Amino acid sequence: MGRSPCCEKAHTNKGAWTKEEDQRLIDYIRAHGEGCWRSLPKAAGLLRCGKSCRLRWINYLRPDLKRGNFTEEEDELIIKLHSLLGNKWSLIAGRLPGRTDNEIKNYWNTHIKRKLISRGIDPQTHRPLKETAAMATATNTIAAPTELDFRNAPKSVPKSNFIKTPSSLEFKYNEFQLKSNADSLEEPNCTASSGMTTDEEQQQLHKKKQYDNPSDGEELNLELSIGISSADSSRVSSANSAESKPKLGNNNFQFLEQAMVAKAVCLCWQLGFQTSEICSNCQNPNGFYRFCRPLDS
DNA sequence: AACAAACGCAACCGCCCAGGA
DNA sequence: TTCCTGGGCGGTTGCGTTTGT
Repeated sequence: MGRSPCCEKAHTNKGAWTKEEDQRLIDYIRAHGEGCWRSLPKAAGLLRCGKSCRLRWINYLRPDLKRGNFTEEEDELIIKLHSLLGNKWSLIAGRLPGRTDNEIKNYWNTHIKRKLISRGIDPQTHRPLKETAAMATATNTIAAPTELDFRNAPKSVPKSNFIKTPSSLEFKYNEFQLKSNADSLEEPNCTASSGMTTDEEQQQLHKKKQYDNPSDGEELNLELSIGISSADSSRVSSANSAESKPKLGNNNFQFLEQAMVAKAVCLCWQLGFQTSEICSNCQNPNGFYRFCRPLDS
């Protein structure tokens, strides 16, 4: 049995909202607040799907929305957040007051992608385009790495860069780990052995400089809150150890993903201040992780 | 001025997940 | 434990607007 539709589509309007519809929705929410979206359309006298009302309110009618162009600061913040969070538009939107996930998503697709490409940066990986292209060639992009690849991976590629996907037993590169490694600002002699170009070395050194001296250049207060509850944090550490020995069920995979996010966010971890645990310095009392700097900075 | 192509954004779609019965 | 529902999310579509020829 399929699930019932969220509303009776035969009797709902679709497409652009009229001013009258907007006003009805605004009036209703002013009077009753945001509540059950399913019953709202009928109660408000709207021939719309509840989801449509929710979208219209959240993306367009909410009074706290900031309209108008994105500022340069917002651009850079979005780029940085995207490099940490990927296409988690709602999380990114949570860091930009007055902006909606839909707005940011559209802006990303229409402006920022191009901006990054023009800078020679891959908008998905946030790595130099030539590096991404080289990696795509090396991994043959289409075929996912196999267990054989896992076994035969060169020493320079940590085994922890491979994880087992939960849906199949294919091995695939752990992008988060790769990114984390790239951003982990290893010793310069390590980068030399990885065949990195001078430009790339300089970029990493520049990154390292930024992390070492946050006041040097733009400084961002990335008080990120990412949902790893304290209840799960113990499992995060077990997920850490699981990395060195990939053997993951669905739940463990989730925890590993969360651990990766925490690590990506936890600068202390990236900088090697912590060996196997996510540092407590990056964890809020409520168990959420935030982007932080090492204690002594 | 007319047309086509490109662009930008609001809105929709379908899936996922948490919570309650 | 299972099923159902509502809310939320990311990806995609469609259409109005802008730009180029």
